[in-house]
Amino acid sequence: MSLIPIRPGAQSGGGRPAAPAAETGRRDAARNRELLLCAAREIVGESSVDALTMDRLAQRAGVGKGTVFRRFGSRAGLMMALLSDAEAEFQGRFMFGPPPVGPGAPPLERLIAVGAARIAWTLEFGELARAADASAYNRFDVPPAVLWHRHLEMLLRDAGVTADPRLMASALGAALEPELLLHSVGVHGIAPERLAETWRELVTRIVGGH
Amino acid sequence: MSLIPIRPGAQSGGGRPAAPAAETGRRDAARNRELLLCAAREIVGESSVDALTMDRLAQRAGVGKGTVFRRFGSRAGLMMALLSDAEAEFQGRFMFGPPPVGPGAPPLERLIAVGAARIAWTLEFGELARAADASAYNRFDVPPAVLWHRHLEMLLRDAGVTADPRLMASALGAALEPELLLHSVGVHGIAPERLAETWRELVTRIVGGH
DNA sequence: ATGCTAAACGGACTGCGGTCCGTTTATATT
DNA sequence: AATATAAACGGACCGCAGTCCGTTTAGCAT
Repeated sequence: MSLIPIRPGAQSGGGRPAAPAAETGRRDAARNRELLLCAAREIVGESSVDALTMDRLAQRAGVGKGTVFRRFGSRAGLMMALLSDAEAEFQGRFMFGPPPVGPGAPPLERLIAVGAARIAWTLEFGELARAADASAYNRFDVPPAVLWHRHLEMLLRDAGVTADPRLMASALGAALEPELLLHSVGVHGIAPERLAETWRELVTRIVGGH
Repeated sequence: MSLIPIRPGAQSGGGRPAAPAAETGRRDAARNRELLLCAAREIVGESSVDALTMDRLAQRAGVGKGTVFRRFGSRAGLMMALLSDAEAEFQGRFMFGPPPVGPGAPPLERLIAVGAARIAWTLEFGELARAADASAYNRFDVPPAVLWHRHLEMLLRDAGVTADPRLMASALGAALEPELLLHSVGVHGIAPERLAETWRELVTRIVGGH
């Protein structure tokens, strides 16, 4: 179940139809949607995210290419759809899960914990996340990203950061972007623990704790 | 004059030739390089960065498409070449320019000032910078980016940040990435001064100043 | 001047994301 | 069951970045 409905085709820029998520509309549409997601997971599983081209996907699923774009709007939209479960699970953890990531722990502790969790999550699903981001201007305005930033903002407020917590959250959030994390680990071989440690240092200093 | 030689074709990934920057090699090559840069600036000036396609550029400059790619390696490489002057000027400012951006001021002041300068710079050349970034994994490993991060790292050290200043610099640098800044200003209408103010708050808290 | 060779050239070609539009079909209505 | 219609379908088509390879040429050696 999706806590925030992730509607892949909902990019503000382009396609009118705003692809319906599941249960609505015609039966064959829903069937094809599942067919496509399934085939997409197969391709990613067998090869890599890069190997997932829209043509190949259409062929594999036995549908026309137009159908793929009708369902998901764009390649990035498809990637978001593939991520949606993992994303929802992560959202659930920081919103309703057990402390220190979920509510119940002091704000600073939560910030530290949720950052570490985000790092781990990104390293697990990062390739998909990167492909989902790779799109356009609205990268930061997609529902899960908005929720995530709002959550950081709230934690900052709770921790007593009064100066423009919204922008502070953006700035801080930038330190956890998939691009950066994947690059640090993948190219420079930084250990994930060091990233988490740096994040701890960062937020600790920012909320003035210590 | 370029403080750090920016060699557009030097992406570690692909093209072997690593396009020679100016004065080396054959005369016609150099001439075509200038021809292309000139035509590129024309196109960008008349329309926009997005309107600068490699085909159009080749046609406009009256050379073959192969030549464009031989010179610049990729679209991103071309963008870097277009940025190179502005980039070098900015480098000069924070390395040798007058305080507080250049050397001479206390580290925290320099951090604050250089961040503000970077924000202004990005808002001026951001579209090019975005197009130059838009490439690959090595976005952070291109010479100007490396120099910039190293500089932040040095300032952090000078300011007494002892815990993993390298990663701290990456994290902080992420808050100044073109994507984020352009999005804040362009989509959400945040005033540049607020961005600079947030940066000030951020680094002040991090170096434990005040 | 002539010839040699490495380098530069140009444009046809590939694979990709994304669009368009004529055709088919699921479903509601009678 | 027959019909209507909005929706979904499929694949030809477009423009793009990037590659490949046969052809041309600049600059040097003789």
